Amino acid sequence: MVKNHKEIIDLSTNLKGLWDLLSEEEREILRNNAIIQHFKKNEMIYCEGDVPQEMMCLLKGKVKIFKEGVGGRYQIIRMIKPVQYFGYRAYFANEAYLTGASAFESSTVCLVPMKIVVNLLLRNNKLAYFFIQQLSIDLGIADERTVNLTQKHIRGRLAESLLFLKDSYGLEEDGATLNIYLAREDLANLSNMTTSNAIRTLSNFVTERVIALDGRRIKIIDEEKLKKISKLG
Amino acid sequence: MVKNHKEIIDLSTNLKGLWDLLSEEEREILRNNAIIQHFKKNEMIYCEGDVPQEMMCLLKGKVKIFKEGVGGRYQIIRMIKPVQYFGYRAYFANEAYLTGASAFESSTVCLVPMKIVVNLLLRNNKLAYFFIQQLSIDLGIADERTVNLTQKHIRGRLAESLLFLKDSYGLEEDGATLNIYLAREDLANLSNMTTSNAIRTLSNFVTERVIALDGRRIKIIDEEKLKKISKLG
DNA sequence: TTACTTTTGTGCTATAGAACATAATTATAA
DNA sequence: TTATAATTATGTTCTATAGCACAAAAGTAA
Repeated sequence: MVKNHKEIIDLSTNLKGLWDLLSEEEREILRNNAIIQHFKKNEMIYCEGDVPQEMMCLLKGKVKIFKEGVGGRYQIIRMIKPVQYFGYRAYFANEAYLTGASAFESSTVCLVPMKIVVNLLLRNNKLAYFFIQQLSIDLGIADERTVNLTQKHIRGRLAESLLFLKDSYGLEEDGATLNIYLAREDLANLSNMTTSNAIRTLSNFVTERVIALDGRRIKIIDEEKLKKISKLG
Repeated sequence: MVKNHKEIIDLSTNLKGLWDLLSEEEREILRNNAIIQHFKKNEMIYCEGDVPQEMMCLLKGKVKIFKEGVGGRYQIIRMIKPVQYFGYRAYFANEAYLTGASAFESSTVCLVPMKIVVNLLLRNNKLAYFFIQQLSIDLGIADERTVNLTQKHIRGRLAESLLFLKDSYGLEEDGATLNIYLAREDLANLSNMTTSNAIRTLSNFVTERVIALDGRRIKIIDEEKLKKISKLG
């Protein structure tokens, strides 16, 4: 993990959600201990097996959290958008990172030492509850995901990924194009399938007029149909 | 959910882990609000879609947490052993239950209203941190599980389930027989496969002298080999 | 006991999806 | 520019595993 150049950023406007829960004194602690780091596209933020030291908050860009599985296959576990916190689970569980994180595109991250975070939340119950809620939400998503990835067929899994990407990163001004451009391989890793099947299924969707493709731009044409495909597996 | 008869139980010896974190006053609150309930074998404790009201702590017995997937197939998400807490995630996340829970065998459960729990943890930071840790551990397990269930082959998945059951419920006096008897169907739901494949693979393991079977009793003969099968998928 | 249901075991078939090969296209670098 | 690498696309083969059928065994009830 390379330390990029530091930078002064107004944390109050950036650490959304969390900032409101803090006293002025606690905010000062954060200000003194948080650092900002930039990551280039595809740069690793942390690696599977690393000892967790900092909580991270994505301020700008897109980050993917992934895991290496059997035979060098990768599985994208979750995608992070601004402003979302990540990288804290392993520390709380007293474990090394079970996942890796890398910048999907050029990204800005705010890092706070976990020791500071734990000190704060042991004194501030609202902050503690904030983490309880985040973890609870993520655990629910993980449970859903397990069933979806294991029981749905390829079409259902891909449809679901597309809807997930829409919900996470939104659409462009045209109100149809996904606001994230990813390689077919990433789409495959997100949907638990091989790259060729992602490509094939994607072009089936084009034939069925559910989506339209222009390179890595994916335009959702018939969202209802996509939802139907996702539901019925 | 049927209310079984109440009962007086010494919570201090039973609510392990959590009890030590509380003040005498807080303990009194728990004593006044916790109730004990018995569940018969296969009885539902809560259902997918229910609105969560209580945190549960399994005092005796075994509980399975599961999810209905595509086409009526069930997936066992996790297994609970004494003394473990469950049923609180959905409330924290402000959601209806995403999973159902049922007694795997005759079980005793301690129930505490979630409102009480939240009140307590908003005043007691150690209690809050207890939940943060539990959720963090469970989220890690869920992430691991996703990759295992999606990427490993049947043999690897079944081997892993057997090892998981051994770690969770331990062995009998002979030091080899799993201390839980489950139907082939449950083993299948736990390992994400059909019942026939669970049966088949199980008897392959017998042929390979990795395990021995006697009805629902599973004796682990060669744990190292089982670990190897689990690792290599 | 008998009748009936559930669980377990086994063989056969069908198929979703992986694995592989190869070409076309698009980036990236020199 | 040309050369090289990465990504996308598509066709073919192969196999793990689901799905089904049916029999045997075990458990449950009348």
